[in-house]
Amino acid sequence: MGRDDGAGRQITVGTADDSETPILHIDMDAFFASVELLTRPELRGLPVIIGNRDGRSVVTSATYEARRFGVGAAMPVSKALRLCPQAVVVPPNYAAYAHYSSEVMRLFSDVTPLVEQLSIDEAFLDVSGARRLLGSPSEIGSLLRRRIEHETGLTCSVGVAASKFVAKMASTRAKPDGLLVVPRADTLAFLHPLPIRTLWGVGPSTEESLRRLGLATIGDIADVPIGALRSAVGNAGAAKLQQLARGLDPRSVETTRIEKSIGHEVTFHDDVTDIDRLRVELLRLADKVAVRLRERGWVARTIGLKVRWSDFTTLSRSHTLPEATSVGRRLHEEAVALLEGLRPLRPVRLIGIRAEHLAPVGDGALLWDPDEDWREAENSVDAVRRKFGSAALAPASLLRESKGGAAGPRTGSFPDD
DNA sequence: TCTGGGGTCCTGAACCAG
DNA sequence: TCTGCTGGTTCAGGACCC
Repeated sequence: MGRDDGAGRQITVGTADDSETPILHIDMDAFFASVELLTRPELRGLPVIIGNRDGRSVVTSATYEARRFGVGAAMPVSKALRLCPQAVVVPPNYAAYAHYSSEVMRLFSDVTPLVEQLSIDEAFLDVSGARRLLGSPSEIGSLLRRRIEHETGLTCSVGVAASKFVAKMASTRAKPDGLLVVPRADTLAFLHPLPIRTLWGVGPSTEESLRRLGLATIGDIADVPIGALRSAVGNAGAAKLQQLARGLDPRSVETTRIEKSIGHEVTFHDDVTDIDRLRVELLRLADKVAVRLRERGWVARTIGLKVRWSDFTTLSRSHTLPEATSVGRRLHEEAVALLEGLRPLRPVRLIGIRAEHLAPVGDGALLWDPDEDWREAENSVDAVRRKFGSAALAPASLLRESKGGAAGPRTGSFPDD
């Protein structure tokens, strides 16, 4: 297992038994911020925040120098700057992050085909089959850490355990730039002293409910009668939490993921009350969702609308269609109808569209297709965009909108594409 | 203080059909 | 015909994750 390195960080001691721990969880350290430091080495050692100074941006990543001031992810940039006024704010560059992400994932797949990418900067690996060639799981973890640093200049943290969940807990404890092995026999000794908030699936709300039951550690969750847990987090949640707390996680590393929904949303720089402006924004979002549906060969049966009023209360409305679609105009019409059902309209902070209940295109072909004309038009637009880029064509009302100077939202932290 | 954007999963109510 | 039960689906919302 590990010991404390004096700075509060767990590091593995040499003799940990990794004979029954084939699962690696690898998590890049302060990924976005670290990528920025590669191109701007003069920022090394400084508190750096990835985000935007203006508008309603939040922190998407921060260097450990900034974190020492209490800066954390998802914190409003304005608050982060109050905590750490000397921080350097760098706008995000997602293309660069995607590039380094694919480099890192490529290194993973050199080691094993069993790679499950969880997000842009982390993955699970099952290295059972790589042992003969590359060594024990912890040796493979060390090898990958060296390769990643050598080939990209980035550091990562690795958790090695018998299951995905424990490997992920271990990589978190190993941060930054560490490796922690939790031998199968030590799983409960590792988990049980940890606070409940560190358990996967326990956020602020669940933590509060569990604390009201007098639970403070993962060990407490493992021991409490399931009935008490159900009253706090429901049937499914209780079973899941107690399984994890007892070190039970039978999930294998899955190399393919099936999308359940595709959506886009936008937060306005200033709250919007003009229904026409909202209709135009919905058209923009519907177009983006529809393009992604068609790129992936999906059609959606359910259209969801999300609206956040200026006081941050959030509503969702959805409608299931008789026939699935990937036509932007259909998504737009449904979203506008859902929006018009929200009366009285209050100042809107955020608006979004989500396509749900996805199915491969062609499942249940239509005898009569009411959207045939739009479908053909949008397929033609896709072809033009493939040839000349995504900015080459847009719905006419969006072009009129830009020309008229009443452009869409200034989203602050996340510029369009 | 003032809260992004992309997702997943779960719950409970309402409704419908057998 | 009415009522109760059960299971499936839809819808709205909450919580969580990165």
